[in-house]
Amino acid sequence: MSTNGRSRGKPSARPPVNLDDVSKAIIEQLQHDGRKSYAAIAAEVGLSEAAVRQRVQRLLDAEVMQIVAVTDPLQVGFLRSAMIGLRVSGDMTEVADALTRMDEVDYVVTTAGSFDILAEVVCEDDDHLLELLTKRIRALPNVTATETFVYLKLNKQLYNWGTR
Amino acid sequence: MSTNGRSRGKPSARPPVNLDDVSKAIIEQLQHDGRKSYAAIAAEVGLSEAAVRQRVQRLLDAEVMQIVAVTDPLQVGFLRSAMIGLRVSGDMTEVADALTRMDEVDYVVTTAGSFDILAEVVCEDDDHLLELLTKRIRALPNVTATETFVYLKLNKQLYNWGTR
DNA sequence: CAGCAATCTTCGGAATCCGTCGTGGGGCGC
DNA sequence: GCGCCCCACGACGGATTCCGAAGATTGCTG
Repeated sequence: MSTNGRSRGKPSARPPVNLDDVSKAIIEQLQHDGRKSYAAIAAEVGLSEAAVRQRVQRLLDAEVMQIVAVTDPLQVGFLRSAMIGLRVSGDMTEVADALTRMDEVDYVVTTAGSFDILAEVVCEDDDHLLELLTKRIRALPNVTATETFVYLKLNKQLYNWGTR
Repeated sequence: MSTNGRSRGKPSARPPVNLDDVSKAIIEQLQHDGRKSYAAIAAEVGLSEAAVRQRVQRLLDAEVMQIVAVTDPLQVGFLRSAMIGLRVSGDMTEVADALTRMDEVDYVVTTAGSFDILAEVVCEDDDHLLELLTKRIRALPNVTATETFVYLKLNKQLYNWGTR
C-alpha cells in the first residue's frame, strides 16, 4: 500500500540533517514527479533501486520532504483563502504554535519585517474566515494586530526549485 | 516510468473543471500520500484500479493537482526565502505574469488588501535576494512599492486540507 | 433511433515494489 | 594498527502494481 504514514505539520523537530549530493538529486527528481519509479530515479542518480527506496523512506521519516498532491484551493471548493500577517508582542513561538494547531491554517512562517508571522488559511466561505479570524486568531494572547489578504487568484504554485 | 510530464507554473488556463465527489475523494487520498497505489485508492473510493488511474491522469493533465515532493527550502540549502508584498498601479496581471516567469519565484497570488500581489521567493543567499528584489522585481513597470518579509523559520507546511 | 463521446471494467504481460539477506567500508575504542 | 560495530548499498525472488488495449455501459445529440 506504500503509505508514508504521517502527515504532520511541523518540519520543526529537526536535527539539521545535512544532505549529500545523492539525496539532493533524489529530491530534485521527486520535485518534478512525485510518482517517478524508484528504478527510474536510481538510473538517474547512480544507485540501486533498493538504495533509492531506502533513502526516500528515510527522507520522508525525517520530514525533510513530503510527497503529496498539491491543489489550488480555489479550484477544489475553498472559496476564501487568505494570507494573514500578524504583529505579536513578546514571544512569537507561542503564537506560531497556536496557529500551527489550527486545521484551517496550512502554512505558518515566522519572519523578519513589519509582520512577525505570516499564516495562510483555507476557508470555505466568508463566514468561516470571519469566525476564524475574529474568534480564534485575534483572540490569541500577545497578538497586537492582524492584516488579512484575501486571495483573488492563485497565479503560480511551483515546488521544483531544486536544492543547494 | 510513470512521469506526469510537465511541471508548469500556471494553474491559470482553467476551464473551471467542477469535480465530482469521486474525484475529490481521490484527491484527498493523494493529499495524504502522493505515492498511494491506484489499487488502494480504488478500494477507498469504489472504482476499479484502471478507472482511478485514468482519473488521476486527467486531473494531472488538467492541472487541477500536482503530485510532487515538497520540502522546507531552509533545509535544502536555500538560506534566504522571503515573502514579498507588492503594491501595483494599474493592471496587476502584467506584473503577476512577470513574477510568474521568474525562476526564483515559486508562489504568486493576487490579493485584496494593502498589497495587490504576494510573491514567495527562494534564494540562495542575501546577495541573490538583493539582486532579485532591486534589479528585477522593483524594476518592473507599475510596481509602486514592495515590502519584504525574510523567512526566519518555517513552522508549518501542510497540503492535506481535503476538498469541498 | 442511430451514432458518438466519455468513462468504466476486465484482462494479461511487463515493470515495479518490498522485504530480506549478505557484503563492504568508515568510524571508534582498544 | 587491528578488530568490531553500524550503516548503507547491492542482489534476489515473490507479491503487487502498473499500464495499455479492447470491450461494455451510459448519456447526450442530431
